[in-house]
Amino acid sequence: MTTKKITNDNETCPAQGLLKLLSGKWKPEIFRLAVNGPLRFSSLLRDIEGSNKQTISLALKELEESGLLQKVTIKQKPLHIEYYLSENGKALIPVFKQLENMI
Amino acid sequence: MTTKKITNDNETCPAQGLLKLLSGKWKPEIFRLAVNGPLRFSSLLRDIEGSNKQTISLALKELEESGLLQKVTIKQKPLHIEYYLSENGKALIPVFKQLENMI
DNA sequence: TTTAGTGGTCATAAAAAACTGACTTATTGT
DNA sequence: ACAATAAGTCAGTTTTTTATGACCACTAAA
Repeated sequence: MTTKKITNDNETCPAQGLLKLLSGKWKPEIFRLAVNGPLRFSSLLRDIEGSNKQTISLALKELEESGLLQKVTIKQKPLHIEYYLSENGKALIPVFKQLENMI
Repeated sequence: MTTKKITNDNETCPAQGLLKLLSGKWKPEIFRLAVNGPLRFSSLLRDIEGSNKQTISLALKELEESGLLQKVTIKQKPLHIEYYLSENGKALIPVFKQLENMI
């Protein structure tokens, strides 16, 4: 009767991983904004009061790495980079909506 | 054309509040375990490897304060305290399940 | 009255996350 | 060649979370 111990590594809680992707000071906010259209670094920085370059930059990178956002570089006049919701990201929208409706 | 700024206080992202309730090292795990039945402090401490009194204690308190868990004191032999999912907590189960199925 | 079990708290230390300001790279326009 | 704009990075500091170990309260049995 060896009860399997719960650890941080074996990740017994399947929701934990996904929750982790959205944990971080501005990630839920960034995700929500991304639902309404592509995002740009400088706009986020402007619109989210109290945010800072470092944190927004890291959040965008992590959201991209986790596959929720997609980064698109547009070689234009002063160089544009846009972040779109990926397919995986879009799949999360209904869950997100459900969370919103819970309050 | 005064664009409303997004701040931490005005909480423009409705999902953020709820996500916050489940953010913290062992909260998703504790919630998941609570779905399967009442929890006890010492059992959690035993079963969750790498956890510690302080963190479990705080997590339970915060989950209770946020209304997801309900604390029940049973004045028995060596004193028992159980944590049950509250009605609000139960309402969260489907969202949680959806999160689990996304992986 | 000492001991054991359960359920914690408290002060402090260590680790992780977020903030700050200076600096960097890339591109186009002058 | 130089300035302007966008999108960052980097080193260092502050703040927030977690972890550790000592200690406390309650109950009941020996």
